[in-house]
Amino acid sequence: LANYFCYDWIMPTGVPEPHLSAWRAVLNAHAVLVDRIEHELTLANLPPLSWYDVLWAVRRAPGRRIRMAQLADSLTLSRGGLTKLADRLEREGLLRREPADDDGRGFYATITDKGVALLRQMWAVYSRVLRQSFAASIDECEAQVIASALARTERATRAGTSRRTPAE
Amino acid sequence: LANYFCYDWIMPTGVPEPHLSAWRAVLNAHAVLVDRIEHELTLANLPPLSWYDVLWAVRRAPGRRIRMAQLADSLTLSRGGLTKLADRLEREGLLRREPADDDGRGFYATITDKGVALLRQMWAVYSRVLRQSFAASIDECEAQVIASALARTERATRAGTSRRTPAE
DNA sequence: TAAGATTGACATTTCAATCTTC
DNA sequence: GAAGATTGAAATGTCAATCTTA
Repeated sequence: LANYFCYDWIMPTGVPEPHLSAWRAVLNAHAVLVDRIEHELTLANLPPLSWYDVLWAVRRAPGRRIRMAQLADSLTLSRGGLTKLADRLEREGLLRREPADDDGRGFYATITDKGVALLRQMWAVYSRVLRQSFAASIDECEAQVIASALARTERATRAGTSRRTPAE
Repeated sequence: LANYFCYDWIMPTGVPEPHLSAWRAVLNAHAVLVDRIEHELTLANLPPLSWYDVLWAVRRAPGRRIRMAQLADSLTLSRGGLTKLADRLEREGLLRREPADDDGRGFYATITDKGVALLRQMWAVYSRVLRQSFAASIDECEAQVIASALARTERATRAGTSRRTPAE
């Protein structure tokens, strides 16, 4: 259960206290919930979240297919890591890789019926945790604030990934 | 960049839409920010966040020392995993392990001066990302809502880890 | 017997090198 | 030469087994 605690009281850095508390809460809630979901999946004899992430990303892609490189970018995973994860999923008959018709170098990942069925089973467990732990402890107004504020942070962080602060 | 997307529109599960959006935002913001922090640490020739987490947990503990088991529990790490991580930190002179005076089985992890110095260097980089990406895109009111709501979720999830829903 | 900590076997991920196609 | 994908080596984490002490 992660504690990436910050410590402004040791070395002040100009990050306001409410933001430090908020970041700490994001880290802790994320760690606790992900642990809990993984735990419940294990109890139900289902694969880990990483499999869910891949299957879901393929399922929701237009045409239910997506290029390997794009898939890796949409997950927290390196190219090589995705190749091996896809190997395992393909071995289980959950995923297929098909050569791209328009680009001889590339491959499309597609999901099988068995993959879709597994996705439903996993989502049944996953969503139960969200209902009992997340939705049960947060009201709708708070949920809307969290959604809009953190989505803004995500965009700001992505946008700033390549640039540097001018005066530095 | 993680996308643990949910998909209520495929299989409704009673999780309200605002909460699904909020959870999605938590996952994405967490993934993007952690990636960004790790990236900046690498650019600065500093160790990964996992080292920061350990050093910080020891630094903030009363007496600047903490038992190995308690330390592992406070992080997202197994016992064995912590032992090996501590081996690396000790090898670099950042951490020490001392036999517990009150319990012959246990060990206290303590942080060295070199460890404290590294912690400051890492926090300088870490906090810069928080300032530029997190604090810059969220106002104080939102930060307070995020902090209180997600802390409530954390407590609810921890409390519910061992119990089951009665009617199930 | 149970708890704290470590170890070894194993699974997973990253990184750099490679191969193929654009 | 650059991009998409795979591969092997090395790093890191988990799990079960072990050892020591309570």
